[in-house]
Formats: sequence, structure tokens, C-alpha cells
Amino acid sequence: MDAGAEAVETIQREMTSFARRARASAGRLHPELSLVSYTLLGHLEESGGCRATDLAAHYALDKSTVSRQVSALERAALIERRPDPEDHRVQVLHLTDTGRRILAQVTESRRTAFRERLADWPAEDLERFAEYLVRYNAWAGTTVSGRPPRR
Amino acid sequence: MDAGAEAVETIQREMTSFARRARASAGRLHPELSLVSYTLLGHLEESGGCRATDLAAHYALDKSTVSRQVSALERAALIERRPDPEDHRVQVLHLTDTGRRILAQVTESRRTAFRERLADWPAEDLERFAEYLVRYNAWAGTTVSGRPPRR
DNA sequence: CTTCCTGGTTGCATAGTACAACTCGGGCGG
DNA sequence: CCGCCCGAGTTGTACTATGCAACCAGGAAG
Repeated sequence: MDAGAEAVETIQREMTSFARRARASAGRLHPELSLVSYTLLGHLEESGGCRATDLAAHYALDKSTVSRQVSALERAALIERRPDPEDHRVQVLHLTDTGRRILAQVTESRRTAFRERLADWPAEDLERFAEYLVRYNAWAGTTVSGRPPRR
Repeated sequence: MDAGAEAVETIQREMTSFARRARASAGRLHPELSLVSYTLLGHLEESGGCRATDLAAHYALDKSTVSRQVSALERAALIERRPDPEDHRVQVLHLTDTGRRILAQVTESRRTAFRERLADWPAEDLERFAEYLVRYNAWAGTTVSGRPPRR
């Protein structure tokens, strides 16, 4: 096996290992927020408010799943639903001030953790690693197996 | 923000994104095998048989979780339990021929997927990416957040 | 108005997991 | 040998995240 093929094996193994551990820790990213909630909140921050259906489509989640997550986030007062005057079926989701604050906290805490973790990497390696990850994830349908999800 | 800090942000974002998608697809790695089952089977293959407790310790899973996974794998005839003549409390787990076959199938299918996905990467990049991943995962307690798991 | 589409909720089922209580066998000190 | 504690595994219970299907309500086209 040549070095390239060997490298592919290693990439596969390491990605699998990462996926497994990530799965185990996704629920306790933060006492307040699961990985999915964090992602949804982040999306709301970026988009400045959107519909539940948009979230479902964007993250390939079932609308029922999003509905429940949204309910939980609303119960926790991190987001609020605003009726859409244009279309009464729609609820536009917005971060509350609390939501923005918690999101910022978690983001900051994760940022610190990542910085610490990558502290002794040379800048050149960081940049290359970042570029590789982007390239890897850009491949349509990033999954553990490397194959696109069904749907 | 300097380029290194920017790269750390990107790494965080991409790892998060990968983790989320991996989580979503972990259950349907293969019709036969979840990501966890696949990992356990792989460990049995490598180790040539071990105890359920060893699996639990190695993967930081509860022994009850492993016990149920093992039951399922045994029901599917992918592994078998052999009594340990040395210690009657112990069941040494071994792959069956079917288990070896399925494991090989899944491994092959994933290998193909990864090869395809990484097909147009220069060998040099593959090697560096592999090395970065190893270095990243080697950091004690690989999680999504970058922080070690509680326990 | 009737029909169809769309956004969202809810009931039901499932997977994966942890924790705790329990059983059973093994190893030791007396 | 006996009593005790420990370690391997199992089982009961509960919880989370999830998907699918059925459903409801608002909107749009005829």
C-alpha cells in the first residue's frame, strides 16, 4: 500500500474515532445547550431570525424534531416566536437577549477550549488543517461513512 | 484577528459541523451496523477477542450499554461468547465467521467511500491531513467542545 | 367553496445511553 | 470452611434525540 492509501486509512480511522467521541459528548456540550441546540441558536444569530422549516431543511432534521427543540429553547427563554404578519401559519424565530447571552457564553467557552487545545500548533499547520477540513466537509453530504445521507 | 486565530475558528466550526452530521448518520452507517457496533466489532477483530468490560473501559461506555450492544450483536450472530475457563465470571467475546464477513464488508464499503471522497487530493495533502487528525485526536479527551469528558 | 399545498404540532415507536440494584463467581483473612 | 468484599455481567427504569405518520390550520388556485 502506498503512502497515499495509508493516509486515507488513517483519515478514515481518525474521523471515525472523532465521530464516535463527538456523538458521546454532543449531549453535554454545555449544561445549557446540546450540540444541536447550539447549532440552531447559532443559525438564528447568523440569519437574524428564520422559520422552523428553514432550520429543518438546512440541517436535514425532521420538522418534528426541530419543533420539539424549538419548544425546549422557547421554554428556556432562549428564543421567542413571532407571528409572521404576512403568513399566519409561520412563526419567525428570534433569539432573546438571554439566548444571545447564553450563545455568546458557550461560543466563548468553546473558543477558549479550542485555542487551548491547539495552542502549541504552528500557525502554518493550523491554516493547513483548517483548509483541509473545509475541503473535506465541502464534499457533498458529509457523513461518517463518507457517503451522502439517503433522502 | 491574526491568521492563526482565524484558522482556529475555522477548525472549530468545521469540527462542529462534522460532529453534527456524523451524529445524524451514526445510526445508519450500514443497514447491519451502527457506528458503535462497528467500532466494537473492529475492536474484537484487532484484539482477537476480549471481555465486555474491556470494551466498556476502552470506549468510555457504561457496562450496561456494552452488555446490550453485545446481546444485539450476539442475536445477529456476529459475535459469540465463550466462557473463560480461568474465571467463570468472564465471557470472552469473539467474532463469528459471519461477524468477520460483515465487518469486512462494511469496512470495505467505507474504505471505498473514503477513497472516492479523497480521490482528487494530492498525496502530500492526504498525508498531512492524516497527521493533523492524529495530532488533534491525540489531545487527551477528544470531544466536540475540545474539553475532556467529565467522568 | 373545494381542493391542494405548506408550516407546525403531536402521538407513537425506536435507538442509545446512564444509573442503580442485583446475581454470581473468585479471592482472602480468619 | 466461612464470611466478606470485589469484579463481571444482566436487568429494570428513565431520559434524550430522533423519525414517521397523522393531524390541524392557514393560504392559494380553480
